[in-house]
Amino acid sequence: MGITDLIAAFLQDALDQAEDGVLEVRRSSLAERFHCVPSQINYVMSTRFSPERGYIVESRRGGNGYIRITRVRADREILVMHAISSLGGAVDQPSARAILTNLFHAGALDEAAVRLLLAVSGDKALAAVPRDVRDQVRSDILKNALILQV
Amino acid sequence: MGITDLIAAFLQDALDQAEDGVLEVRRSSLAERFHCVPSQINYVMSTRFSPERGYIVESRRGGNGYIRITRVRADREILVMHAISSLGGAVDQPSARAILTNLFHAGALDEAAVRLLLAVSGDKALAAVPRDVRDQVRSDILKNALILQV
DNA sequence: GCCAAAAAAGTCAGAGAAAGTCAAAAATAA
DNA sequence: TTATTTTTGACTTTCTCTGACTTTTTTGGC
Repeated sequence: MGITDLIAAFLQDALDQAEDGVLEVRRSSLAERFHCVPSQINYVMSTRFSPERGYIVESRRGGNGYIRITRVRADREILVMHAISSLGGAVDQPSARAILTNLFHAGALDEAAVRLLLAVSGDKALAAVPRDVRDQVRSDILKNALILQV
Repeated sequence: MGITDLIAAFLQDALDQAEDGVLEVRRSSLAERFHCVPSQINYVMSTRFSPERGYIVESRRGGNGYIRITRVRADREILVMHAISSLGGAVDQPSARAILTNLFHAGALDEAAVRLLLAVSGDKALAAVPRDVRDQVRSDILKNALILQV
C-alpha cells in the first residue's frame, strides 16, 4: 500500500468519525504527518476524493487556509423515503426537527432546505391549526415537501 | 478561524441585532477590542463587506469619525417583502399560486422553491386543517417560508 | 474667522502563511 | 518492455496581517 492509499484511508476514517460527513484538514500538517511533500495531498484529493467518488473538496489559501472534504450521499432517495415513513401519520416539532437534521447530516438536504422546512412546519406557522390535528398537519406538510426531493 | 473571520462574525452579529440593517462602529475601538492594527479593519471591510456581498460601507474621518455598514436589500428582497404583505392574513390556493408564480417570473424564486412552497401550502398538505382556518394557515406557512428568503 | 493641533480614518506595499500547478523522475503494473 | 500510477520539488497564486505614511474632519486658542 502506497502513501496515497494510506492518506486516503486515514481521511476516510476521520470522515467516519465526523458524523456530519465534513472534514477539514490542513494540507501542510497532513503532509508532515505522513512525511511527504504537500503537493502529495493534492494528488490524494484529485484521485481519491473526486466528485465521481462522491466527494466535494473545497479549500482556501493563505493564513488559516484549509482543505475541506464533504462526503455526499448517493442514496439520497432511500434516506428521504425512510424519513417520510418515520414521519408517520403525525409528528411533533422536536421530532420533525430531528428527522430533518438527520437528512441534513446525511447530505440529503442542504441547510437552506432544512431551514425552510422547519419554518413551514413550525408551531409558529401552524398556530392557527387546532392543537389536536397540528401534528398530523405537520406530517402532511413535510411528506408533501419531501416527496418532491426524491 | 483567523482574526479577519472573527471580526467579520462579530460585525454580522451586531448587524443582526440592529434590526434596521445599519451598524456604526469606530475603527480604532474595534481594532483595540481585537488586538489588531486599525488597518486590519479596512481589510475586513473590503473583503467581507463588499458590495458584491450585499453591503455598503461608508465612513468619516476626523473627530467623531465612524464606519457605517449597511446591509442592502436587493431587488429580490423587496419583491419578497411585497409578496409577504400581499399574502395578508389569509390566502386561498389560487391566489397563493399566483403570488408564488409572480415571484418566480420576477426571478426572486427558482422553480424548485416554487414547487416546494406550492406543495407545503396546497390543500393536499392542509387536508387535516379545518376549512375555516385553512387560508389563514396557508398564509402563515408561506410567510414563514418567504421571510427566510429575505 | 483663522490657524494649528489632535483625532479620526484611508492607502499601499511588503512580509509571511497557506494552498495550487505542472512536469519530470521513480515506482509499479500489464 | 511499455503503460500507468505515484512521488517529488520548483515555482505560482491567493489570502492575511502589519506598519509607515497620508488625508480628512473637528476642536480650541488667538
